[in-house]
Amino acid sequence: MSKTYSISDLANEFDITTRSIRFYEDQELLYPARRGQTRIYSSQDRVRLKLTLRGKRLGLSLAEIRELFELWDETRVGSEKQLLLMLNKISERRAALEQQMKDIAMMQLELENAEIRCRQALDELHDKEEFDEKHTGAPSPSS
Amino acid sequence: MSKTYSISDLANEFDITTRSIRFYEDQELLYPARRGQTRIYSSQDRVRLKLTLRGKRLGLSLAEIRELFELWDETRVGSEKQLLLMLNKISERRAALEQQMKDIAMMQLELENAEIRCRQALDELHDKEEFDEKHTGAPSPSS
DNA sequence: AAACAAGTTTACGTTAACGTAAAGGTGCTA
DNA sequence: TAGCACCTTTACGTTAACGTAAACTTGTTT
Repeated sequence: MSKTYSISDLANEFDITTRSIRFYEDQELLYPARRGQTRIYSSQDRVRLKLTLRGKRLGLSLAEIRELFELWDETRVGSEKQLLLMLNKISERRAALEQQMKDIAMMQLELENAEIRCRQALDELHDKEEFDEKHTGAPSPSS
Repeated sequence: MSKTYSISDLANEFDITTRSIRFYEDQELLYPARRGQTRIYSSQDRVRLKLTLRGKRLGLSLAEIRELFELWDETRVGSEKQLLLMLNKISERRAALEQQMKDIAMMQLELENAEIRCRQALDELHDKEEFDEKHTGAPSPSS
């Protein structure tokens, strides 16, 4: 028997609510087994959840994530049509990721710039303070 | 006089609706000038819009984007407190971007893998076809 | 002058992704 | 057996980010 998880195990591990996990099941992203009424998650289910959350961080909707899962599942018994469809989706996703990479790079440059300007402004504030002290014998009003 | 834009100029350029642009103004992300009733956007406004859309692609909410804009504006006349607050926000954003970079890298690896598996599956389908043709003298039913 | 394009405000509608009770089952343990 | 802790379903509420429609002004083309 391989490892299993309760719903709150997963909720704790990934820092989300059980409500979310049940909601993801409702949206057909997860298909946990049951013992009686209680849900039991396999490590497969755990991987799905992990992928789901990663997808979300990248801005995918739950519907899109589900579509990817479905395509991937169908690919295992896939006809040529299914396989080509999957390859299309893959290349779409790749293009989106490339755009995101560019966005992130841009953002990082701008943040870097912003940080430099902040530090300069801080330095100038402190220079001014020293100047004030020398000439008045007291710290500047800003402190 | 530097260049200005109408609302539909920007809507067309960035492929969004005028409704969205007005909504962003409502959320205090943009402050276009007016000629009579009509909005007139400066190239500054255009930059703001561009940054807004980039932020959205990275998963920021409009409220978060606005907060960053405000902080950045205040930074120009900033007290030490404001500057330090800005530096904090910057480092938060940077951390988030790093996480996203990791997510993207992971995703790319998985997509790469998926693509390879798809292509293999396709190859196997085609091998099978050739085999069928050799032994039946006719193309396989799948074509 | 009439029509047409592009702009405006106001306001209600919609979708996604949960939050938040309410009401109840199951199994341990003090 | 009473009380927890944890699980369940059902269902209504909420927020963000617009969509969509109505009713109106303003400028310009025929």
